[in-house]
Amino acid sequence: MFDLKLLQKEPERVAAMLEKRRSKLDIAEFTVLDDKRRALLQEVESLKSQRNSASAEVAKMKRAGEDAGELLASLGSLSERIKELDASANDLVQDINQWLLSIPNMPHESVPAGSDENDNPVLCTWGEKPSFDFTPKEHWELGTTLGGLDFERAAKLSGARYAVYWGWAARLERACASLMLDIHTTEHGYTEVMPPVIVNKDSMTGTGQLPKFAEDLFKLEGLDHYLIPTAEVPVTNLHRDEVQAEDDLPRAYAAFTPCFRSEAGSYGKDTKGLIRLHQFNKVELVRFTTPERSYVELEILRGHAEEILRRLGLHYRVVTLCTGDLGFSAAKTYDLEVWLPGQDKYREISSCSNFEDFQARRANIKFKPKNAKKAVLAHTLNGSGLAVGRTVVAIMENYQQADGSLVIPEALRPYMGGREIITPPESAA
RNA sequence: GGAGGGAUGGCCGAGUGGUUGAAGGCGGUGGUCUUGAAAACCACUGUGGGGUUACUCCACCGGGGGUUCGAAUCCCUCUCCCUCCGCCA
Repeated sequence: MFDLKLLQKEPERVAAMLEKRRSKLDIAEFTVLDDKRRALLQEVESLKSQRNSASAEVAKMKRAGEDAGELLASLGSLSERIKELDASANDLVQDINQWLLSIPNMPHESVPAGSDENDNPVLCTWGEKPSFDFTPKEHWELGTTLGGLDFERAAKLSGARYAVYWGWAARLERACASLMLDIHTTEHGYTEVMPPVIVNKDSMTGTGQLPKFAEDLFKLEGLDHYLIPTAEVPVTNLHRDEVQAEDDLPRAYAAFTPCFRSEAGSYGKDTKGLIRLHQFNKVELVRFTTPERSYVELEILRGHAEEILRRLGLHYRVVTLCTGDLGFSAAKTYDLEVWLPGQDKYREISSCSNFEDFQARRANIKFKPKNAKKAVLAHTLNGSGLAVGRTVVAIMENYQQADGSLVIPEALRPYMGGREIITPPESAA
């Protein structure tokens, strides 16, 4: 949720930001609504004040055994009037709330200006592109040939944009998730959490998916429940409507869950393979922190995600999302892009964001600073650590051999029963 | 699925329709006492919003509606939790 105070105090700054984000919201319209709301509020509150003191008078007279009939008679119409004004004030507040819910977060000052993903500057790279003395295959071809990926049967079961994993591929997905969770929980200090993957509307609103992005979600028929598009939703909402002690921050949670996305509007994009599915697995890292520390925490979080790629020996680069590419709720985002030789391009495998107090304001996530009287909004961050399906893609494309076999990265071998190589033909079906 | 019982501040827990924003306790903060600490005692201690912003007003007792001059308290409805029965991975 956008900060109402900031909007009232610095509408020009907000308007400039919206411009940069190519949003069509009209700040002038908001100002009119807000002024109206305040005028109405003052009127109705002064009427209520009158009513309250008159009611107190009635109570006093009754206790004294006096007849309050005359006073009572005069109060009926006052209450009627209050009821009417209250109703219209409520409508206005609703309107203004809808307004605030549809304003994207303010980018951090360090976020580069730009209009789309082509303007995202590369911050750094790690490793090198592997060299091949043959033309590397794309993962769907390799995976299908090796008997691990089955898109035809997935289409039969569910339709386009689903995958069936067989045998070694299923285990590889599981191995990746285990490696990630083990590193994050034992080395990076995260607490593992396994949340529901079906959540209610309040949770979706808390992290910013609703009300604006309903079409991206799978909604359960006849219910106000949704399949999560990322574990960010249930995990961030764990502390919704809670006040935490400062000593309990930062909190760090790691969750491995399936994620569900309708992918509305992505027709024709990445139609092959595991890159863009309606259902995929992800290890998500979520951190709750204080405003002072949140940008330090963002770097820490990014480091945790990067560490997985390093352990797997996968070449990647880090880009900073520019203002035009930044997500709705984020103040700053780094994308980790892994090198995919089969596709000859870098692909996003993790997105690490600081939301500052944007989600915290929506979800009412607070903490009480030491020696402070009042609780204040916490800052929330999250990042993929990593997208598991895409990690499998990266391993397949980077570790393929000329003979069509696949070498298992060393870090994963303990999770693969010691297996070092996958060779064709090996079909479970 | 059937039958009952609940939901009150950071937590626990009182609350006959009329100075109840809400007793009491715990926790927290400050203070007295102490060489220090503990104990004891004293004081303070919810959130959001409006204004003429060292003050004052309004709202909030799970959510939403209603009755009333006045609702934590009465009525309706929804959600969630608990107990018992049935079913079940």
